[in-house]
Amino acid sequence: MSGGLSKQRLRLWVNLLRTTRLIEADLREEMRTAYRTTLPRFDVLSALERHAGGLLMGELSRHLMVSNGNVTGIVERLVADGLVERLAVEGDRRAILVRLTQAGAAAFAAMAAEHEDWVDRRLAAIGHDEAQTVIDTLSSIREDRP
Amino acid sequence: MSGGLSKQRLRLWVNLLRTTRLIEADLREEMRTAYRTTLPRFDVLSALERHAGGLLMGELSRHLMVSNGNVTGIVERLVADGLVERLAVEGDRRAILVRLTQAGAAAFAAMAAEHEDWVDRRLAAIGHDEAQTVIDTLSSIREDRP
DNA sequence: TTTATATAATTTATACTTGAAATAAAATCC
DNA sequence: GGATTTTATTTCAAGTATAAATTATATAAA
Repeated sequence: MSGGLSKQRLRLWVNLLRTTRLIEADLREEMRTAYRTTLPRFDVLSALERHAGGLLMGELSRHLMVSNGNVTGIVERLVADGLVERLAVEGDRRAILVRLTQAGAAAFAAMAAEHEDWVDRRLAAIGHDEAQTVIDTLSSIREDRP
Repeated sequence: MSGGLSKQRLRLWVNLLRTTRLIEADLREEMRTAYRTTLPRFDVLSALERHAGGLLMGELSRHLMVSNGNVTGIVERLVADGLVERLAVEGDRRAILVRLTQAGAAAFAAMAAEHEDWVDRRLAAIGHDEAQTVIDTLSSIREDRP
């Protein structure tokens, strides 16, 4: 029980949570009104865009840090909308490879640029070095894990 | 389009999101295994604990930054478990005051101390001043809002 | 080979979450 | 006073999320 330090860390956690939620709410609203889509769907497209060869369901789930079953549902809806396709994996009939379709890649490209703009505006108060300081601290939190 | 700065801010946002999700997942797991409860329920109890006189549903919803209908459901389950009670408000028959029961206050007290401990351990890599720096940056993000 | 164990994904049950619409009560206007 | 508008909350439908159970396949060991 390290007195004030423990309370200070709690304050940091509350700030982290409140700020993230606030920005998330803003981005969700932008996504909804501008593109009639949601943040989880954008996140899936974004992960697939960074992996042109596609990702297994499990890899996708780990990348996004959400549960396995969750990804099943989101991908299902993206497939129904023609933005994503499922492919059999040569040599492992359990696995399923998920990949952007052309339509999905195009839809994502349109959204991604504006998404970066929204974030840029939302974090307009922060300069490069200040951002880096926070990034470093957050990284050290993530890495400090048994 | 401010070149590298925009990309840096995007990096900051991604770091914020990943770190928050990671810590949230840890806390959820602790809550689940140690107290058979969830983070949203804990959050409601926590808000009510800070307001001994109780909160209106709408105030609760604003405090937690979640939608109105969401709070209805969570409070419903907390009431069913006897941790929270709903009271009529003198002079306004639309409003409903939500308050911790004795059982709710006791349950929360037991959880809160350990919750602080979990957070303390999870952020063990961070010192007081480093935490303060990040808190200040996050605050300036939240305050920079039209 | 048979058996056992591990892995990939889906299904199920339950809970959380939102945004919009509905309900009801209060406040304001004319 | 009665009509209109605002406010407080709930209800609803759809989507997101988890954990646990299940299915199907792959790999290792005996």
